[in-house]
Amino acid sequence: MVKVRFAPSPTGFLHIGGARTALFNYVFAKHNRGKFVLRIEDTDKERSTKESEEEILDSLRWLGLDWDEGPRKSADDSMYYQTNRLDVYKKHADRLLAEGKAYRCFCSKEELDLLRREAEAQKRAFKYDGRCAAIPENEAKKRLAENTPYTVRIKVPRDGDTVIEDLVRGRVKTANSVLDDMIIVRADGMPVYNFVVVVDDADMEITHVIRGEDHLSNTSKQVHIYNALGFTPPKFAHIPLILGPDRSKLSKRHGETAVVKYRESGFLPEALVNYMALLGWSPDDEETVFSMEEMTEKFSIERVHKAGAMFDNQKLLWMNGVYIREKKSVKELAALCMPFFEAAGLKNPRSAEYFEKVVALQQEKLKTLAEFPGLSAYFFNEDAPLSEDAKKTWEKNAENRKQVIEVFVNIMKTRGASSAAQIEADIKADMESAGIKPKVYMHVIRVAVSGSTIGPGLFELVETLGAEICVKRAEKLISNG
RNA sequence: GUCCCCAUGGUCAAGUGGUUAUGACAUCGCCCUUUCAAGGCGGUAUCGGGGGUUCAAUUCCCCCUGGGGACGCCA
Repeated sequence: MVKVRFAPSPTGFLHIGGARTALFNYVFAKHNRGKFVLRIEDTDKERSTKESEEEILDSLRWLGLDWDEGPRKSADDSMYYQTNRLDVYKKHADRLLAEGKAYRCFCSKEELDLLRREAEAQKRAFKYDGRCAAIPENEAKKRLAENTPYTVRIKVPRDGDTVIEDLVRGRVKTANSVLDDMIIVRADGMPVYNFVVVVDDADMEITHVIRGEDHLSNTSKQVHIYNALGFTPPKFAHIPLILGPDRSKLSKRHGETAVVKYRESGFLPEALVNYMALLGWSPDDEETVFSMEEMTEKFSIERVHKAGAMFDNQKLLWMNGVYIREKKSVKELAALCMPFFEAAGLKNPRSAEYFEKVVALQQEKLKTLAEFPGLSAYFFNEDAPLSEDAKKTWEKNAENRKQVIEVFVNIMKTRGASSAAQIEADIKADMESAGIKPKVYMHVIRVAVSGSTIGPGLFELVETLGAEICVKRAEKLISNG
């Protein structure tokens, strides 16, 4: 059975790159009726936090990337945290040591830094020379007895090539001569990523490792760990990176890349998922708007693109608008808008139905949920002060505005604002007899009742606001000159 | 610097040994229209360069160039 995993380290937020990797893993697993495992790689004690773990889990849930195995999925989920498996890693490390496939390295950080700087000065690639492998056994024992700190390094063959058959990239060959004996256990006894990832993937029987291309050069190193441990490597698929506007790997310096930030900015998870799907993958038809279920059906690694993809906010914005417009339930959309409405400090003095009516009126205009309060404030506030554009419109119609308002107010007072159709009929009739053109009165009324030049259809706008508030705003405006 | 990966419009992608090189976003124009959107129609715009292979290369091979990634007791 296909089994894949997403293995974030809880040292920060779930960012777009990680989310996209999780998405590809998820749909690959679902497509193959396999399992999607979540594993927390917390071997970096310094930077791992519980808060960031919670946030990662939240982000994944929000995106709809629920995991089959992992944290919160069973009574005992300790095996999905690497810090709970230290004894397992130690056992394997000791075994490698005993078998002579690894050795203790007594070089201090300082010494290594020095070597690294020397290499840099000579413009060569730093490569650990394996000097500690040559330490005689009794000498090593002596240092051990003296409690000299040491790391454990794995022996990597000096000759030959390491070949990876990558599902996305094909055959990737690396000369072993460029590899060095890497550290698998730190001086404090904590194993390092390259080691634990191999042990865990093997233990969990992961069949396919789908991860970012930034791991490609690590992979040949990991292959040697698999070999030393006697494990069969899984299949690898290195997916292209997501790039910032400068075409370098998307990171914090490109601005907000955390999934939660997109949520807070009013994006819908289905829009974000759909957009991310298109970054490095395409369906075999020309569809661009599709659900996760459709993606699951169609997904295959063969159709993963090789080149990195720049993250295009404009397209995401467009896609988000598509999903907002597709919402069939106004109630649902209203509930989604509400947090943004409240965050903007607005209050709804009327009924829930009124709120929903406004949402329905704005639905087609929204690119993000966060735009809702800005576009809709005049529906909820007592006053509707004129925007700059509205002032211009008001001034431009200085000649006719007084008359327009009189006619309009008269209609409101005598016949009310019961329905958009009725309002339209009344206004058209009366304005025509007053000899005022639609282009004139439409704009003047809109500005007077909403303070804005943009908004829903005028008659729906008036109907929704109601006669009372329209009259109040119009009279106040005209009395102010 | 060394190693690895990559290269189709501004962006994301499709594509084939012979095509008017396709779609989406963006952009421009027109239409619709009471505003803004949405929608409709149309336009501009792409195979990085050089060598091969071939009757024929955007497609296959090599080189160059360009971009990216990795070179941690981070993951």
